[in-house]
Amino acid sequence: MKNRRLFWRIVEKIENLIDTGIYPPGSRLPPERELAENYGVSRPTIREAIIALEVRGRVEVKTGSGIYVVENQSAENKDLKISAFELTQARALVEGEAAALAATTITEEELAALHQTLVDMENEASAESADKEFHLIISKATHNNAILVAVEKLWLLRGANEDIIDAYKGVCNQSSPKRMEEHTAIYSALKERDANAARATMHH
Amino acid sequence: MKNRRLFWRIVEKIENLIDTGIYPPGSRLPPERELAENYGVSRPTIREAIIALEVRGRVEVKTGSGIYVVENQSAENKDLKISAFELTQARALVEGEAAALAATTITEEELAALHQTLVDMENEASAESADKEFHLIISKATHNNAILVAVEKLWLLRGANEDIIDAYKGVCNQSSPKRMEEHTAIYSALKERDANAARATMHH
DNA sequence: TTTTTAGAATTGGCTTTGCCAATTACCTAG
DNA sequence: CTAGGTAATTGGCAAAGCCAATTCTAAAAA
Repeated sequence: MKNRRLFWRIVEKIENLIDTGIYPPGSRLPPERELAENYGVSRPTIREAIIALEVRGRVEVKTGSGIYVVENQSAENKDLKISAFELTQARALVEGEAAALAATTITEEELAALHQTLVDMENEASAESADKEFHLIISKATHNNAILVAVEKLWLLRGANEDIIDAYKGVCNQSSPKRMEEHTAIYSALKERDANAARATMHH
Repeated sequence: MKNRRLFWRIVEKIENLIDTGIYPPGSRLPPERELAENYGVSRPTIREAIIALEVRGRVEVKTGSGIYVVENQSAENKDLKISAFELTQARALVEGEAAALAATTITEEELAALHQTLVDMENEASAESADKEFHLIISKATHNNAILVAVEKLWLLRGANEDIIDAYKGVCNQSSPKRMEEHTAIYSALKERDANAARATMHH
């Protein structure tokens, strides 16, 4: 945890102060000379830390003026808000196509692995990870890594927004038996190599 | 383009040398003192540039040993190789669905913007960017940011692998008139709000 | 000859000092 | 009260120097 290089420890401390709101967005940090004195290091070291923060997108340096905390903490998640509905719709479309393709490309081994996740899903504790595994196996079964990447990206998005997490938590835990049924239907369609049925069932 | 701060110009130059393979992955950069002399700047400035590169994940600094070009430019894109075929197939599926959805959600403004890209595409110089713009507008027209993210991810993948870049370069430049025809067909389908036609034409 | 080891050279880590340029604050003149 | 100019503030960059970790080299030991 404690980075060997001095400037990184400074980065850590300052970033912490930003996160805790002691240096709010848009505010100006103390001048380099003052920071140097505060942290008991030299000015070049402070400069290195500031540059690291700048590359990270946390602060912005204005010559002759000061160092400012950047307004936009996480552009990626803030620029485009994604609702639970949007994510569900996107997943239905993309994974629907993935399932349809997988129906023609899936191997026996992958079918067996898929069946295993259905078994795991019965268990309350591992249901969550089994669910993800289920969808990931299907994506892999397309034997198309680009599709796999796209599906994984959508799964990542799920964790990017707390609202989405909450929404999914609510849905998933309630309809456990119904969900099992749906997943089993998808599995059956893949087993039968029925692309259209796979797509349709994946659409929930 | 020319960054005001000195160290950023150094970053740019060194990063370029890494990209062009003059500093191959795993190799050691010249010592700081030598770099300082080569670029006619002081050592602290070189250090700042190296730190910026380090935060960017391009190099790794080993105390007392040297500065090394990091092996894994982006582990994500290296771990799973993606062929041009896979990417094309994935894009056809995902963007096909996006187009189908967009056919029901696209606004007049977006249709107009889409038409503008068709005009831009006539111009040899801006054909490349117009092409990307065309697909991005359609993704946005779904009014589903999750789909937009997925499509953008696939576009990013395109630049991740040199083989794919080459493959696309060859295809795109040759069939310029044919490509225009295809894009126009997609546009017409969207204009007619015909989801099935949009999907079919997007599949090329 | 091969291996070990100790010292020298290399290289990054950090400090100190100093000056310049851009920006900002302040104070005076109108 | 405003305008303009000057001084203080603040970041940008350079030079020189010392320390610590690493690596290289060559001498010493097996």
